[in-house]
Amino acid sequence: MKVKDMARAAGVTPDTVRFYSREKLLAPSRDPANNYQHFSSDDLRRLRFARKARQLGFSLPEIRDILNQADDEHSPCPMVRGLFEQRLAEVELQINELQQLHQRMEKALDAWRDMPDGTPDGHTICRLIEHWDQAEPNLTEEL
Amino acid sequence: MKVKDMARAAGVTPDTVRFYSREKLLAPSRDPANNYQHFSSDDLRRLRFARKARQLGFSLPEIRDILNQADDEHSPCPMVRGLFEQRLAEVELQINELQQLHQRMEKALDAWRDMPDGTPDGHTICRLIEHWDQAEPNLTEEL
DNA sequence: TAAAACCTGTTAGCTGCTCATAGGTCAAAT
DNA sequence: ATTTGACCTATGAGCAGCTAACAGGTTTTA
Repeated sequence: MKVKDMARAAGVTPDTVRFYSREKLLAPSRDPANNYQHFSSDDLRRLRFARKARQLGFSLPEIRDILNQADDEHSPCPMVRGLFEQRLAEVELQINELQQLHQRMEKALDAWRDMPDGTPDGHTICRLIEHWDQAEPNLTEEL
Repeated sequence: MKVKDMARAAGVTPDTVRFYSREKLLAPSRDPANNYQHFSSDDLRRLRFARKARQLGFSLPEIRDILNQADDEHSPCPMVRGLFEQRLAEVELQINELQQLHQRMEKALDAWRDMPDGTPDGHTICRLIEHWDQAEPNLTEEL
């Protein structure tokens, strides 16, 4: 298989395939005549695996580690279980943060509903946003 | 005010202040002698406004547009209301996607609970992830 | 035989900072 | 008066994961 066949078989763009080769997630053989990449069915499995892992939120370095471990004839599964649980916690955290943001946004919309628009007057740019009072997450309190 | 004063007054790092100047969100005057930036209280208001808008999820180009409109003595508020509603929809979409991912991950964990780890055998890298079957979001269906 | 479709490698762009470099300036302490 | 330290400047690289653009070589199709 050449690049474009791989791409179609895995549902990605050829650029992504080439990118993964550059990043050492794929290590295809090369045609000595023209330096074209030749991908085996094993390479395709690796690519499909990588894409599924990406959907689960694994990073490329993580995926590379998993793949390398599998190449060493070790089962990467225990590692995957660990990473997966980490990842699950991250997803939960992210959901919480977004839900808090969502709540704050709805509260702001409520508060804005009967605020007049007003013209910027040197003291205020847009009350809608200036009215938004929220501590900075990281830097503020330690100063 | 010089850079560090601004930074402290707005609860950001000096690098962020300089970055915002480079990005034309702030346009301080310059001391002709040494080219130092001098920030007015108006600049501080702009910076604080920008930070609040960032917390609400506005992008830097959006904030620049809002600020410029306010400088032209137009009320940016109607624009802000529009952008804000767009942004709210995006946040909701993102929450939904994450919740779906979360559900799928929990289901996968369940399914994996009684799967043996196994060693990669040339056909399978890690059944845990290969077992994960999920259509690609964007490209797959059109091919 | 010529055009279309592929391949190669390298580079830059996206977002919003953050950090590092190399050098200039200003305050206070010696 | 000078040296230290804290500040300032501009510029470029780095992060993640692609995507796209470029210039050129090869293979396939008409």
